Amino acid sequence: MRAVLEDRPPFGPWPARGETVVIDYSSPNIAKPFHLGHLRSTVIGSALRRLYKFTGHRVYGINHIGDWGSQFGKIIVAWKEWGDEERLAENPMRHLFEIYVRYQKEEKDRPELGKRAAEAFRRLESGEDNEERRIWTELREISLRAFQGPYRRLGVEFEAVTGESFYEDKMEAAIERVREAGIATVSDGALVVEFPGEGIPPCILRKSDGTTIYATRDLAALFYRRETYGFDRALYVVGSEQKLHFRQLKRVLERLGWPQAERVEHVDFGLILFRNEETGRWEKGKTRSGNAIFLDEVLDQAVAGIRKIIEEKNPDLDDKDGIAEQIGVSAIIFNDLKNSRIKDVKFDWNEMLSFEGETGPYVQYAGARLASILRKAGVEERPRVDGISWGLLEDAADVLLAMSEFRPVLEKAVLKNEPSLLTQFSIRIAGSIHSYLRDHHVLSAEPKLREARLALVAAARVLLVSTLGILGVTAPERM
RNA sequence: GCGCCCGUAGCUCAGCUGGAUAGAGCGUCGGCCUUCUAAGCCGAAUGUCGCAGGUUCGAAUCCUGCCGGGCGUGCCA
Repeated sequence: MRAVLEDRPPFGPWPARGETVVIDYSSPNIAKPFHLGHLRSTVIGSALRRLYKFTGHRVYGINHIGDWGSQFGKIIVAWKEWGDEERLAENPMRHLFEIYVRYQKEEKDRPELGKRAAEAFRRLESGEDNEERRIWTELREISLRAFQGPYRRLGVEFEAVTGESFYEDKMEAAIERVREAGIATVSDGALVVEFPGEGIPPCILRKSDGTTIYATRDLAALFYRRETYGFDRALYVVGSEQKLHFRQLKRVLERLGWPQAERVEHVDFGLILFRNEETGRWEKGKTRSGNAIFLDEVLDQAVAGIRKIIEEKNPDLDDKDGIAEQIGVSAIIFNDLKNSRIKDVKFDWNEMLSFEGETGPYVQYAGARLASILRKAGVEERPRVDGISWGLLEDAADVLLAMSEFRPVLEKAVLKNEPSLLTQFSIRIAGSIHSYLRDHHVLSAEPKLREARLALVAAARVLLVSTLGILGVTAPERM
């Protein structure tokens, strides 16, 4: 408790350990909507970024925006066919999504669209200053600006935003490197690295039409990042469905004899599923009407639900809208980080909107109660620890035991790249302090006891705030 | 077909570097607001740990096979 209140490790920031980690997360694709599916990488990645920083690593969070690739040929064609400047300005994500969906639909009946799209990407990748590039530039910039909204709400930050297009002029060198190593072969007109006898399909570096593919860009990005950041470890926070891709990438690096190959890790995670009310089954990220669910709308709904609860539980609260925003957004983040990342997130609105039990609001509520006690006692956030009779806190064994788990929990979370360990830890702290407060009154206790209990309350609050802080969850003083 | 992942209470999960009566939340049932926020707390009921073998003094945990579900499987990302 002394260490907690004095902000010393392991409870305060850990000493630097001289290891540099680059974490690739969020990486939305501007050709596709920023929907709920992007939430996981964003939220897990930024939690890991803060976790690594807290534990003394040098961290570079990188947003590898999906702003390149043959799909942009499709987007360009879709834009030429159905693009509307006004609608784009109004709601860029929505409009780009609509024309993209329309493209997908119409391509089935109009095969010429596919040819035009391939040609459009070829022209884009030619490097010429042509119409394709102008459209791409405009759509890219508008999208990047639109991403700032969700990022601000979620409190997500990056050290670098370098899209795939950033590697446009670095891919040839990457391909050359693989060629020189003598591990590339030509197969069906494509340049590939094969893995004979390993049971995994070859990694394609250049398609038969001469254009590049995501593996090429990931490879170029890895070389660039090694040179730029000198990383010791590189984490990719990307869904499990891309496991094969990262395995191939890693195998290419190993065959190149790249020293850091070992420490390129795919931090994978499960899907977001919704309950199909008719079948009762969990299904992929679509509403009943078949629309993708936009992140902003989910956040808005959560905030609205919280706003209602505040109105009934605490109508006199100041800044109800601001608090509702904090709690609502946190509830979504917390829900995403609650279970092992490998598990699918089952998104159940009824459960989400009740905010009871092991949820974000539960932990925040504990924090608010603690803040309230400290406020009423008139002590500062971190009271002095001198002269406190620690022995009087024997009855707080559960809380103290939970607190002592902080270091091992952080260590395990780093080892396994598993933010859910912190989420579970915050629930344990909240639960134990909730229970303790029921039978152990603080303000009305004898002076010595009161002082000791206040220190406990303050320490629990500090620990809750820093744990939630790593997770990206706020800890309002009132709610 | 092949590869990877998952399978623990009605639901959602934790536990799985093997160790004593398998834990939590939701839901159900029953309690607690004239002292610090009831978004809380306390109690009760609920499990052949998918199935079958094996290793072990001891298996939810390790190994093998099978079943069920998911994801992936050469020019999308």
